[in-house]
Amino acid sequence: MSQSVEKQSGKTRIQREKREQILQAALEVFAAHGFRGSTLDQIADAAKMSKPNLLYYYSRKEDIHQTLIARLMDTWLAPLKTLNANGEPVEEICAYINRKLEMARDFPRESRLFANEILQGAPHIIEMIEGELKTLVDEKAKVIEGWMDEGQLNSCDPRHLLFAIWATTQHYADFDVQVRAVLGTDKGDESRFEDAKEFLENLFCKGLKVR
Amino acid sequence: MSQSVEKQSGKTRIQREKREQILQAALEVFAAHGFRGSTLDQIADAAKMSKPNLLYYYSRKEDIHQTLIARLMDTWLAPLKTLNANGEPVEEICAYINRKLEMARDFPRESRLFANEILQGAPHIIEMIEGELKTLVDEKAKVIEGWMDEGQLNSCDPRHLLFAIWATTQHYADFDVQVRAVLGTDKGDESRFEDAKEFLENLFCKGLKVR
DNA sequence: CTAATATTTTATCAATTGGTCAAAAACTGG
DNA sequence: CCAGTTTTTGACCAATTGATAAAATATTAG
Repeated sequence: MSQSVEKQSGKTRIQREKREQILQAALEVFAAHGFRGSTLDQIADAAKMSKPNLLYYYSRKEDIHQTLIARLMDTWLAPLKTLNANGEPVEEICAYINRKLEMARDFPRESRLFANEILQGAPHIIEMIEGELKTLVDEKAKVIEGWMDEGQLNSCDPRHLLFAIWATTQHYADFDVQVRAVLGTDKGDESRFEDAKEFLENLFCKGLKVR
Repeated sequence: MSQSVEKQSGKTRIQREKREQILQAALEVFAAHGFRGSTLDQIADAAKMSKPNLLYYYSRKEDIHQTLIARLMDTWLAPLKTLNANGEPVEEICAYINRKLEMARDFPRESRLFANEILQGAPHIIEMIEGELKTLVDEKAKVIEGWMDEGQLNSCDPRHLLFAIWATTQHYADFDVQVRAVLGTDKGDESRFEDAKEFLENLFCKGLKVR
């Protein structure tokens, strides 16, 4: 009778471990096939346990997905949140781009999970998109507009600027197969992120910097 | 006994019409849920016919998908193909961006179908990506590099430039839900593509133009 | 109109799906 | 070791899935 915490993720060590095992497996599968395209058998397989055993930890397929999405959204919004209104504008934006690019490199499955969700109309996160995300973007857009009004940045639509940053950075995770194919196998495997970093800094900062 | 053409899409008027009906419905469904996430019932429903009736025209689910993908790839590569080595560099690239943006606006379902396919590892089009697409990109990358060598463009990695163009333009189709949510409902529904056009021309051409 | 053909429907199938249940097995503290 | 609990398993289920067969209907050519 060791029910100290009820709602939280796990009371025993083994529960925490197995739940994490399942989440990792599910992340892989959902990122590759979307929610509807993924099966519990696939996830159970990837998690190296039987389907009923898996369902002992998460009693519904949607619960696993929800857990993953919820966990993702925290880390997803973090980089934009740290954009500092008091910092040097071009530096702040460059740092943001780099952070996003690092996320595409280090968490490609999370990026694809998110992409899948949005592609399919964001059924599970639409309120968060229209709520928390929109609020955050509105706030940061104002910061960027402020910089532009002060003449510290060339002016442009800050929301479309954010779209462009999201699109270009996440592209390296979401369209990974295509990126690899186009770049070919000759180049070192990880050099593409260094090249992308250089290219994107150049693209965004040359256009934004006052000259 | 009117078997003039065997392999081609349809001999009778009604067959051509119904097949087209099915493809349109399937495009909608596949774009929204991916291949594995889509069901024949959904497609049959959207095409307003019974499932067996649908299977009379396309005897397998994969056949429908293959047909859509094949048809898509033609139109998908077309814009890059028309990039003219003898044109004015910045103009050529700007025109390419606009063409891609128009495709995102006018064929969002095709864009999402493609995005879904790549996200899921491009199982059905990997050879074409590694073959035709790579060849085309190699060729055009050389053209762009040529312009840079001649001093007509600021130099940068042409392949990453193409990635950035693809990512930013397709973003407006693939992440439509998010774009709409972030921009809010106040603005006119179609103005976002005009704003995007202005923003992207600015972003890419300011950075590329020699100054 | 009629006969051949093309289309649609009805009924059905086996496989896969998300999910349940109770029993077995493994682990826990005492 | 033992009783109580947690974890795992195997046997199932109803619903959905992609697909088939054959009968019924519509269309078309002569």
